[in-house]
Amino acid sequence: MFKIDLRSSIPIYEQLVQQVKRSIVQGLLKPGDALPSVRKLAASIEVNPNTVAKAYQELERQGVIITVRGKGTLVNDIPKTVDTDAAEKMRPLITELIYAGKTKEEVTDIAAKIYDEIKEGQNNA
Amino acid sequence: MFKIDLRSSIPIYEQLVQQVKRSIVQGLLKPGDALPSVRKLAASIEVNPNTVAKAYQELERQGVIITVRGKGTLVNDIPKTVDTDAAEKMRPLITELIYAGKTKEEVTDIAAKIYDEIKEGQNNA
DNA sequence: CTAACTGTACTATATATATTAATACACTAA
DNA sequence: TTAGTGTATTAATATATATAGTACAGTTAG
Repeated sequence: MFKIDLRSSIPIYEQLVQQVKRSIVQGLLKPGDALPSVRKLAASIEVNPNTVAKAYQELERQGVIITVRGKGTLVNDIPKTVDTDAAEKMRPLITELIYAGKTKEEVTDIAAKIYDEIKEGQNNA
Repeated sequence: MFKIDLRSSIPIYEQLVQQVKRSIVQGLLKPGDALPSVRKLAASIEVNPNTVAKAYQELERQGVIITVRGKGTLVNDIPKTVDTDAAEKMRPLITELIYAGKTKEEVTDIAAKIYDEIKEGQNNA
């Protein structure tokens, strides 16, 4: 279900957080859907259950999922407004692109292209 | 010269790397300009000289600056092509923005706005 | 009730990274 | 020669990441 790169410098739990959100954005996971249990997911990607638990706790902290002890983990309703600092985190990356000689149009094209790529995997059921 | 947030989770040396690049992009630092010495900069922002040295070493590794033992550190010529993975790093951030309900136009507008803000501090001498 | 499944908590360990600290070395320029 | 460069080394500390094993608390199906 999720693809983890164990050699990446991005922590495993962080990769999981990103992929769950991406799956929701793409409609592969819908509000009310159950996520795999901590132990099952840990077994399938061959990491420690604690690592998966950490990812789920972070997702719950962000309000993305709801966990119920004894029952499982469900995708939460998508909030109307999300407090995100994603925009601010783009600043050093865009500085990089400018340094690399990209024009304003090229930068926005890159953003648009990535946007489309994310939406590409969308499930239009 | 540089503003460091000691409470940020971003490592000090990484903040320095970003700010040097930003200053170059804005024209505040030009090829051939000298950067403050490791010890002076360390004293002015009140961090260990080794931390500044690490930032300079990273910048040299990226080809942004040239260091000469005994002389100092100079801003390098801006290369024609820069190998950057900044675009790929934008992917999880744009996923965040989509999750937060941003449309494609809003995402590209954010990128454009940040681009302008970076250029705003430019020195058009 | 029992068994099997949920998430959670805790301790211990290992590794890597980040930072400080102090010292020493090699080179350059006044 | 002296004062200023960057660099290297070693040690110590703190934090983040991940594993491992165990145990606890709640839920659900038999």
